[in-house]
Amino acid sequence: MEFQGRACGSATPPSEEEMELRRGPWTADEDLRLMNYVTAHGEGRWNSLARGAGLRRTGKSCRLRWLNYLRPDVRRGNITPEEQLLILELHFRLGNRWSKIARHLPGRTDNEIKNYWRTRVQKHAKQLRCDVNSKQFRDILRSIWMPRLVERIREASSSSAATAMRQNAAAPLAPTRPVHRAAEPPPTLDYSFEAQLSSPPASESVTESRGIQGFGVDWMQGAQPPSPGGYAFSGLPDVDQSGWGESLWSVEDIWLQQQQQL
DNA sequence: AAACATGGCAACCGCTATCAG
DNA sequence: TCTGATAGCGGTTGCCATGTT
Repeated sequence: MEFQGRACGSATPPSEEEMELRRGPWTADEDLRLMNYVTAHGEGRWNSLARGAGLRRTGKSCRLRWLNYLRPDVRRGNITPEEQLLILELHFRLGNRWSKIARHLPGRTDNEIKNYWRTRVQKHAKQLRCDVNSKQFRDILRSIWMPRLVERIREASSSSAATAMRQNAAAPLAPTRPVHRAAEPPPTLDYSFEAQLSSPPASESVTESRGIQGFGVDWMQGAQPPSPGGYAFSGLPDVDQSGWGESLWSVEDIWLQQQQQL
């Protein structure tokens, strides 16, 4: 399939060189060329890299493909509860600073985190008919979702430590071209969540911003999860293993609990 | 079975920051 | 200081798989 690219607003006709540039999905051959070239010559100078590798792509496109997909340490799909919690926590602090958030999640790209936020979190905000950045939704995340994720993490860590270790040993590399996403083996975490919280990248601490009063990692490191505003969780559906799970919180449940809390 | 709707995400765009010459 | 190239960022688009009617 030769993708012709998206509609361009430019009124000027493309140059001959631009006409030759490819857009759209990468082919296996292009991926291979890029990987081989980067392996041999290293990253950087993406425009000249694209030419040197014989790719009819912009340097930008090559860089993006490498960083988001081909990089050996990139991890894709199946955002774990630990990662979900970290994303929520970091978004509270940093807002839509996706690249900054991504630095705290090894192997995850800013693009993936951004997509996660937009497709999962914003969807739930929409279902609740509130703005994703509103205090109301933040309160729901803080008092309901996040404690629930903590609970889930604790359950998982206590019951399947051995399994996790086995999985970590077999952590897969990014596939060359996962046309069928469902066929991918589930990626696994190879790090400790709590270690991540307490050991952010040296260049930037997660404590750099304290925009949200009373919310931090501290409460997650206590012996018990915080009380979710007195809510009874027993009657609520369980977290789907694959992520948030559409059944995690029904709109009605959350709305009802919000009203009870007020 | 077909048509339609929706969700997920790869890849693009425009913009800004940084750096070298 | 200026300028062009490059890198990086956040927002948006549109393809494709899956679910629903």
